[in-house]
Amino acid sequence: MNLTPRIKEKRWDLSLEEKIFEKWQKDGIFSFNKRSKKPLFSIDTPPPYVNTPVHIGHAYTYVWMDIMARYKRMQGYNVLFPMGLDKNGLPIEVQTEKEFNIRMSELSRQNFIEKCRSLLEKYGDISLDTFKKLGLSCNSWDKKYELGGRYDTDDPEYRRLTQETFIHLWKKGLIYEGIKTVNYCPVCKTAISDAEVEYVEDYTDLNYIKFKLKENQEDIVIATTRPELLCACKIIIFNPNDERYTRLENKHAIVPIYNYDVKIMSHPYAKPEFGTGLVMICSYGDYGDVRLLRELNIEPTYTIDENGKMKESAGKYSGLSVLEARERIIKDLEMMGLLLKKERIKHRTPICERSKNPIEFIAMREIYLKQVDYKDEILKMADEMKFYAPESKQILIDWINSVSIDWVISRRRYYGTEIPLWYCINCGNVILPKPGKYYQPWKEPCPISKCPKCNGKDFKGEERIFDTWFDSSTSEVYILGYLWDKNYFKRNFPCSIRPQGKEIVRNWLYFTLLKSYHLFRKKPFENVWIHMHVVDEKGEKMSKSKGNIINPQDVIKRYGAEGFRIWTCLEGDITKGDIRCSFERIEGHAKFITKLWNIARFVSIFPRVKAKPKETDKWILGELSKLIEDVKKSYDEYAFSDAATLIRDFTWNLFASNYIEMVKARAYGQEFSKGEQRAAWFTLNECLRTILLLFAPIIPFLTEHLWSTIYGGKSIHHKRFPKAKWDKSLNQLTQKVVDFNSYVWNKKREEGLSLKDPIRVKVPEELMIFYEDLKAMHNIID
RNA sequence: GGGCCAGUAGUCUAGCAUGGUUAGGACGUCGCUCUUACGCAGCGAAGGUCGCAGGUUCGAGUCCUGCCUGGCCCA
Repeated sequence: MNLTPRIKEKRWDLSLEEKIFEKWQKDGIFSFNKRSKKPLFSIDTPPPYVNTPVHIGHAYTYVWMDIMARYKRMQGYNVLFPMGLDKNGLPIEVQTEKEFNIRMSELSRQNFIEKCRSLLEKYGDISLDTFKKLGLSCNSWDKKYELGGRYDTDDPEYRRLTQETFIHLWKKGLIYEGIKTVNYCPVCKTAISDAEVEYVEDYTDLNYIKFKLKENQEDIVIATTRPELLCACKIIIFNPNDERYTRLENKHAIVPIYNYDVKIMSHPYAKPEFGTGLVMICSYGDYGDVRLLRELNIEPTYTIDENGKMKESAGKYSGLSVLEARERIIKDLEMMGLLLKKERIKHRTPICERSKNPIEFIAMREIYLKQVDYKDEILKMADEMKFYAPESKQILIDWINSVSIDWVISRRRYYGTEIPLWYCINCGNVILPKPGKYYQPWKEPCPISKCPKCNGKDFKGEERIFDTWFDSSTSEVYILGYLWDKNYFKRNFPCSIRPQGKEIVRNWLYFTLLKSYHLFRKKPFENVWIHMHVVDEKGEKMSKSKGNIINPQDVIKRYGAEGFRIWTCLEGDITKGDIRCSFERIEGHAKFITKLWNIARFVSIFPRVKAKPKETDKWILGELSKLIEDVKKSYDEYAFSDAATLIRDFTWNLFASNYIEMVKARAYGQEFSKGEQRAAWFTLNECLRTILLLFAPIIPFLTEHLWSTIYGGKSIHHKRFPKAKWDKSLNQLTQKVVDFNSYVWNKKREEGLSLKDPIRVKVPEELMIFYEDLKAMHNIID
């Protein structure tokens, strides 16, 4: 018998990862088979936005998605695991303006779009390279218009779907255009959704301005941060408990400069301690104004136009920017002796998430998708989906409950999916094209030649594009093949799982539910997996300005994909909280790779044979059965952290430290019969095979290499997940075995004996069934 | 200001739903060992007022209340 290990090297070679990945690609072992009889498990992976290369958080969460895909394959599913890249929207426009040092408005639309594309290509390639190095088992890395194909959200085919959903929603009467108060960013020159509004604290002047009471010419003083909105003052309020002003109830104040009068009333929104306690409500200075005037049902006067300039209603200030108007009006009030004082205060200002510029509230004609009327139905759908972790569901519910206006889906930008509409120049009739084609109305002729209403022949194409979430919220429809095979889509919708970050629950997840309800009256997902964030080792958010960003490529270079992958599992569960990332800890966890390697190297000395297990073998096989059951339970709940910890602890602490030591002599054939030796060989291999199978979803490169080197045959990633088939009755002895071995090791140490030296110890009665192995292991003398 | 989540040794984490001996494990640290898979090893040790303060209870990491800190979201 030639007892040399089939694994020769003493440790895992990182360069093998690339070779194994290439082989997977060559053999196409993860490619998607549409005709498979297996049940479908579909994963609606979040296309990362590629204005910059993917970061460590992407690397972490995509590894977890990959574990889902690999585990489900081992459970007998046909797994749809596509890779998509998100390329629509503002971030790339902003990035393009920065990198080329240009402004969107100075270039032709076509020219600007091409500049955006060139950047997207560059960053997209870097991102895909990182994902490949991580060993993701996506169905395809090449862009293909078929199930499992890699996709881009700015691709004509994807945009065709976005436009088709719009056409259907339009036909259902769910789309309307109307004048509404919108958040408007004067810098981005576009209406933005509530979701794109941020807040900053900054300093501003609180101006104390004299008004005259109409009834008796008495002076009252009102403090405001927005004096330029005096022309749009609608009402003045004070707190009902503020006794200074109860006498003013239902009286009227004359607005200075403009000399019209407004009503004074009490309202709890006014805070007595702010300014003088008297507050003017204008249309619109802030969200409070919007809310209050809506509540009181008062028609607004819009005083700011789309360029951030004052409109005619501002009188002599019309045409000025908001800030210019503010300065001028303050000067005028001062000259008229109406400005009592200025006070510097800290103020929360709503700003545009992209440009960081204060937003204004203006009237614009925008396109809306109805949502307010359907909140109950959407809540019901949310309730039908299973959430991991369950607490995350609350984020969605809270958001749905807070929705108060319909969704503005139009944007006045260039790099996005065009809204497919034309307008008859003669009569204004709206032309909605047929689905089936990707339309670019700003540069294409209208698909019909004559207006059905007035026979007019001239049309103007719509120039606006969709909110990017209008694209993204249809990803699950795209990946399930709606464009190419409606029957397949119908059979397999809803999608099995949506994995995504908690910060985009209110847009990506919510809008997907909304569109799914409108289009199909069905929940889009069976399961939703919500993750938190990867932060730096101090628990702080990673950001360019802090310089604490960890590049996943660096981590892979140092520890390999396998080191990184096992770290993602052993470090904790990202659905339960943020994960801290430190190189020291990745390095620590990566040591297990070497440990497993050497366990496999040892076992690979002995051939895989059939034999009847001895008592010690039965004991570890019982523990192995328990492990399989526990690990399956964890995998089923996407609790990969639990799964990895269980396998690791079994492998290191029970199997390697105790079982292997107990049977080493027997496996080498010292003072044991052939049958007993073969029993050890059998059990060692049985355990190793199971450990490799259990670990295959988490560390796919290492397990693939060990499996093929020792056992040959087809890829481990085409194997089924192991079944628990061994009797577990000896598991009750596990703690006693571990304690006894520990006791003997300790005793030898205390007595200054080497591990080989003989020792006189009493083996506990219940462990006597393992006596032969224990005796050989510790060199026990009677 | 409101909602949700988290807070357990230097670091990470299990336990909390169903309260019960000494709070389990890992990394790191320290000490020892030489053992025919592994020194990226083996064995062992030290290290905790379970965020703070009350309350319920014979008994609280676990249940209740309040507070503090951090994160995300909303206003």
